[in-house]
Amino acid sequence: MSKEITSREQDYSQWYNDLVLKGELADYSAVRGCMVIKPYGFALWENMRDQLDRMFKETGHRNAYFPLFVPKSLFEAEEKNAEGFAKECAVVTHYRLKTDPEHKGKLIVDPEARLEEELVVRPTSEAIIWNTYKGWIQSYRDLPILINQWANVVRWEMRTRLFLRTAEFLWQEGHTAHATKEEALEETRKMLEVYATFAEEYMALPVVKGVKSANERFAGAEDTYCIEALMQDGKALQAGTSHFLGQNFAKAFDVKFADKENKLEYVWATSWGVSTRLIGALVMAHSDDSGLVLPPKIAPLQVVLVPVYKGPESKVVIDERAQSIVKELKAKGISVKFDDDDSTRPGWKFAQYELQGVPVRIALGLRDIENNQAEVARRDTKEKQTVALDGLVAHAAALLEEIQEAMFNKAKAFRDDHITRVDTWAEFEQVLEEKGGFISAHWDGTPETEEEIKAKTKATIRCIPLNNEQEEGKCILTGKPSKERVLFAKAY
RNA sequence: CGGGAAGUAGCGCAGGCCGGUAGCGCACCUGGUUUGGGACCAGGGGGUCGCAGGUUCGAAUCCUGUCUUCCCGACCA
Repeated sequence: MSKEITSREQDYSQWYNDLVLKGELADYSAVRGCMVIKPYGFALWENMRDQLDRMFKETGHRNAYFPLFVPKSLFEAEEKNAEGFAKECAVVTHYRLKTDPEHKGKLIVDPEARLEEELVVRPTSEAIIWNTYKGWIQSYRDLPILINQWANVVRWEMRTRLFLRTAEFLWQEGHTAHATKEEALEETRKMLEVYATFAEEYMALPVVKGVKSANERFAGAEDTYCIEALMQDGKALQAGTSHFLGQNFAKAFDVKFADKENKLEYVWATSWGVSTRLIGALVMAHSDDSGLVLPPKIAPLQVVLVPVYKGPESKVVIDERAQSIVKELKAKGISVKFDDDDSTRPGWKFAQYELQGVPVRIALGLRDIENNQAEVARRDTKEKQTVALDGLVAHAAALLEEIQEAMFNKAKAFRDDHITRVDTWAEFEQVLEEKGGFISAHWDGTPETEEEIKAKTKATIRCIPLNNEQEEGKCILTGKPSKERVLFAKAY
């Protein structure tokens, strides 16, 4: 069959591509670096999005929408931010096409329709949003502003990979404005917590919360907080970021407010985001050589019910029993599909739903009904067991919870096992080469040393963990004094 | 953007060097038999050979350009 999946051992990159394509999450498109998210993949994103959206609303945020285009003059206002993104911006220069006088039926850009000011397709929306906030903020009574938007952004990447790095991607970006530094810092950390909770409780993805080094900081931020996850190949993946922007954007866009003493102050800002990249993280953290393994809380389909027919008269009996099981499962809020398609046989369906990572599969045949039972298989461990029909729905519900927890525990055990404390350079190189994962090591705190380590090994500082243990030590590379360990890794 | 590879039916590939009516497996359609881990028999449909030029009586095949994808690097979330 053409649904064979390359094993992780054979070719990890190809394994990942196979899962995304054959698991029907996404497809390539006619546009360089851009992908089509297919219905199954989009359903996964919708589940993630809906949960995050609830969490944003619970923490007081509201959704809004800002334009896709940013006038170049606005884009360049915050210098560091503009510089940071300049190399990967798509730019609109014209507003009209016309028929090509030389080639009938072809279109050309109308040279007379050049825009007076070029429009940058947003790689992120700070510029257009802070230009807008300027008009919304006069006094401390207007603060805080807590806004999120669900949008697409474009970053013209040299090399793209499905979900992990595409030229266009979907994300959410929160942009908040505050009267005090403390409040903005609190917001930055609060949203990091939201991300960490979401990753761990819903995606079953253990993360390290931390702060970025200067080299890895968001362009235009004072501090970038992040959650870092570990993939099965030992590479780290930044799963979400929350930025404390200080007054940088307020100064760039001249956004001031009158405080209670009627003194004019610049506004304090944060921004935070996660993207469809999380889907890539999900795939690489949990899946196996048979296909996707999805956590029940965000799986598009939690349970699939596969009938095993034997002759046409059995269909009536099995379907009736199956429909009542489906009804009961739905009543419990469990998403379920009864796959009574008679053009494929059970074995084919089993393989297909394994490939697509459906957490629980129930097989129901005449033999089962006679014995008042069903076969229940869990995707994460592939274990099968026979369960009495009377307790089937309760069993399935409990099993979903158990799978969610088991997936997290498994990923966490792997992650914890791949944080290696290292005190010599030789060991550093060896662990990086042979074991991978995070390396906890001392660093002298300078960007130069980080650069040099990156040039030598490709490893970067993923983060300085929050609540990091303070410990005297010597920099792994330079031997200079250090007060704490940081986490190094090769990263996506 | 540099180095390598690829693009022929929905998927996986052969054909290409040496130009002459486009093939195989799976999938698909019809009918039948089936159904507890990717079923079987019979019949059938489907392709401007990525796209655009050029050479030629004739191009999937030769030449030029271009687009898309993969792998490795540089850059980056």
